[in-house]
Amino acid sequence: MDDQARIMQSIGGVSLAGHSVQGGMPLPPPHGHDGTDGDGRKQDIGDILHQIMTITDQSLDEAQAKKHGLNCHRMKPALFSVLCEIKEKTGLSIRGAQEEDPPDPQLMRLDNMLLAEGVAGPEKGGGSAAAAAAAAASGGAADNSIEHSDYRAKLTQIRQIYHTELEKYEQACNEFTTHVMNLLREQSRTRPISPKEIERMVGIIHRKFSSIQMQLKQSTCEAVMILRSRFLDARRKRRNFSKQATEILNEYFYSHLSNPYPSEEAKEELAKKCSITVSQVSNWFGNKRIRYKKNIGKFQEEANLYAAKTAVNAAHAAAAAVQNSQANSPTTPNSGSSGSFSLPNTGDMFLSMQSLNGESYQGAQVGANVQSQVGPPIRDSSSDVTTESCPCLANGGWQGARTPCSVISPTEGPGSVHSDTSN
DNA sequence: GAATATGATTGCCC
DNA sequence: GGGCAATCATATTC
Repeated sequence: MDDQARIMQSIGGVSLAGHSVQGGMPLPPPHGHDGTDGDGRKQDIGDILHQIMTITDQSLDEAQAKKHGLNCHRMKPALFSVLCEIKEKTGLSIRGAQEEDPPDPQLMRLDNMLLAEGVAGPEKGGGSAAAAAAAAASGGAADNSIEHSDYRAKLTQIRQIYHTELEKYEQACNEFTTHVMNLLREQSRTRPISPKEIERMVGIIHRKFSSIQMQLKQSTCEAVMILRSRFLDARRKRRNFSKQATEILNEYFYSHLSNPYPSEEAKEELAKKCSITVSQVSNWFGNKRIRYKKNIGKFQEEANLYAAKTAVNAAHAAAAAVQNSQANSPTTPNSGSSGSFSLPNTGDMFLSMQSLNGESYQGAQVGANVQSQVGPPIRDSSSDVTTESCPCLANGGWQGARTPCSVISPTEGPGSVHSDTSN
């Protein structure tokens, strides 16, 4: 049985007989019939239904005209009433479908992420958390700010695109909703449409559009993730430390050659001085120790150079201290200075003591100064040098190599032992 | 463009 | 968790 026949049956058998009045209005007598003729009435209704069923096959103008004709048709109120009745019967199935969907967890995740990244929600300097976290993990302050601003600029771009698209979608959604509501309102003249139905239709439209919005949010999240990974990758890029930073680190390393293991405080101090992070200082010392140990000969020249520097600095400091003590106090001063570093250590103290003992600095003696720290004189400063030349390295490392190697200071007795970190 | 230097990462050990 | 050793990846030098 097709729809038309079903409606016909419904109208003929169920409803029309009892609905001569619609909404209190008396039905006008059927056109061309006396109103008591059942066959004529059926024919009339069949005619209306036929027109309704074929209305979509016609052109817009024709359909418009036909619609107007139907609206003015004498049987229209009766038909409307029947449709109301049918609707009443089918209403239950609609009601069942009206339950609200629970919030989509994926959508919530996307919303949260966009909010956290500063893409959605109020502007807050876009992804400052991510940028700051990455910045904290990196060293070079100047370069950071460049990359940081670059990251933020790109994030702002994403944010703008996202908001523009979102607005477009919302506008399109509103326009479409208005359009559909107008259509429904117009249709409500010929068929019963409850406000709830309109509401439901609006809900369906909104759901459709929100699924499109979800795609937009997903794409935006992906873009942010890509940007972020690129930003972090850029940070992974190796950049040489500044000459000054390397100088400072080398100075510390060679002046503590006997025990090149800076304490936490020393690392922090060095990091501050070199404008790098503590972990970079740790990396640097780790690399330096290994590379030095692997090829002492190669580093000998460098060691001499820094030892000379340290010696000169220490000599200056010691001379100043002596002068000071002679001028100010008859007692031996406890000079806090131990070379160019204000760090708490005495690693290079004996260099200054050597200077104090009258060993004037000469280029040729510098090597000996270094060796005096690391062990007996090295036969040759080239490839001939092995770890055997350094007692601290003789047993496979400074420490063998977990605990700091103790150094017998020339200023102390053979039995006295001190570690760089102990001070 | 190859060789070398160097900062970072990873896996393991203690 | 700190350090070592190997390795990677990039920068610099020649």
